[in-house]
Amino acid sequence: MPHDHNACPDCGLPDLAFAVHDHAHCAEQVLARAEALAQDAGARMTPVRKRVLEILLENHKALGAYDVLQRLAAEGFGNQPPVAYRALEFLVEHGFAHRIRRVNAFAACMYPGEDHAPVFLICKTCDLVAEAPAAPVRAALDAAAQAIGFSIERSNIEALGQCPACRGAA
Amino acid sequence: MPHDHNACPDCGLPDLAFAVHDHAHCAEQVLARAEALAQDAGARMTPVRKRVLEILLENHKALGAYDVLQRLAAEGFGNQPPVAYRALEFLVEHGFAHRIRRVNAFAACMYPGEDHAPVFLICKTCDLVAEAPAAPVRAALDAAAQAIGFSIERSNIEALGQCPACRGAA
DNA sequence: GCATATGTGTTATATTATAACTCGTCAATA
DNA sequence: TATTGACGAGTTATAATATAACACATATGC
Ligand SMILES: [Zn+2]
Ligand SMILES: [Zn+2]
Ligand SMILES: [Zn+2]
Ligand SMILES: [Zn+2]
Repeated sequence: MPHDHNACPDCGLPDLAFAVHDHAHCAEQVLARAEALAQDAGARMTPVRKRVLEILLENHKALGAYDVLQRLAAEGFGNQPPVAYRALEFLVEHGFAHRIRRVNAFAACMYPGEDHAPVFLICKTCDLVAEAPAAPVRAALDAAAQAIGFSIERSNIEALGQCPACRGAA
Repeated sequence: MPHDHNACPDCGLPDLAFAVHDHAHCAEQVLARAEALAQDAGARMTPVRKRVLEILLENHKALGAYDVLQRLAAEGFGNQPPVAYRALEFLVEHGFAHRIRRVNAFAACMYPGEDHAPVFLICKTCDLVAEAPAAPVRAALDAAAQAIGFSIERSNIEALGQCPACRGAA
C-alpha cells in the first residue's frame, strides 16, 4: 500500500479525495470512528455536532461556517452563527474536522484519531480538498524551524491548484 | 553562509527576523530593492503603496489591513478599507509583501525578487514573523502533490509557535 | 434530588473584505 | 489642441467571516 493512512480494510479503496471511491462507505467509516473516539475521550457528540460532521462528510469539499449554518437552520437547529461556529470548533478541537484557512472553510478529517499533520490540496476548479500524507513535509518544516530555534505548535500547509481530473479536463 | 537568501553584503547580518539585527538597515535595503524591481517591471510605486510598504517594514510583525489603514488615515491618505486593501494587494501581487492567512495579516517580503516560496514562522508571544528558507519543505510538498497528480499553483505554509527569544523567557 | 458543568439558542457586535461609482492625472492619439 | 483611454485614489455602501455576552435548558456527578 502506497500510503500511511488507515484505508478501509474491508474495501481497500484509495484513501484520497480525488480518487474515485465509494464515498458513502468512506463517510460512514469516518463518522463511526469519530463517534467512537468522542466516546473514548468523554466528549459529547451531540445532535448538532454529529449533524455538522455528517454535512461536512457529504463530500470532500470544504464548507464555510455560514454554509453549514444554512443547512442546520433548514433542519430546525439554531440559525445564528454561534451555532455553526461552536459545533465546528468542537470538531476541530477533537480532530474530527480541519480548518482550511486559505478558503475560510472547514472540511471533515478523513483520518480522525491518527495524529497526523496533513497537507491540504485544494482544487480551485472543483473545490475538492484532499488531505494528503504529510510526514516528509512536516519533517522538512520541523527541520527549518529547529535550525533557527523556533518551536512549532500548530502549522497549516495548504496548496491551491488543480486535481488530476480537472487538469485532465483542461 | 547557512542560508540561501540575499543577506546584505555590506553588513553580513543574519537574515532572519528573530535574530538581533540592524533593522533600519534591513528595512532600507528591502525598500530600495522593491522600488528598483517595481521600476523594472513598469509598476508604479505610488506614495500610498510605498508608504504601506514602509509601514510593514517598520518591524517584522504582520499587520492587519485595518491597522495599516489606521496609519494611512492618520497621515492624510484615504481612510476607507479599499485604500489599504488595494495597496496591500499591489504589494502582494508584485512580491513585495506576503499575506499571512493564519493571522489575517500582511508582512513585508524580506527577499523581494528572489522567487521564493517561503515558510512563515509566527511567534504567538511576540508576534514576530520570520520568513524562513523553504526549499526542502517545498520540495516535499511538490513530491506529495505529484504523487497524486495534483498540480500546485500557490501554497501557504505557516507555523505558529514560539521564537527562540520568547521560548528562552518562558 | 440537587448542584454543577456543559451545551444550545439568542441578541448584538466586531472584524475582515469587496463591489461599484466618481474623480483627477497623465500620456497617447487624432 | 482637444479627445480619449488607462490608471490610481477616494468615496459610499455592503458583503462575508467571526466572536462576546447573556438566558435557559439539559445532562452529569454527587
Ligand atoms: Zn470519500
Ligand atoms: Zn478538481
Ligand atoms: Zn529586519
Ligand atoms: Zn517571540
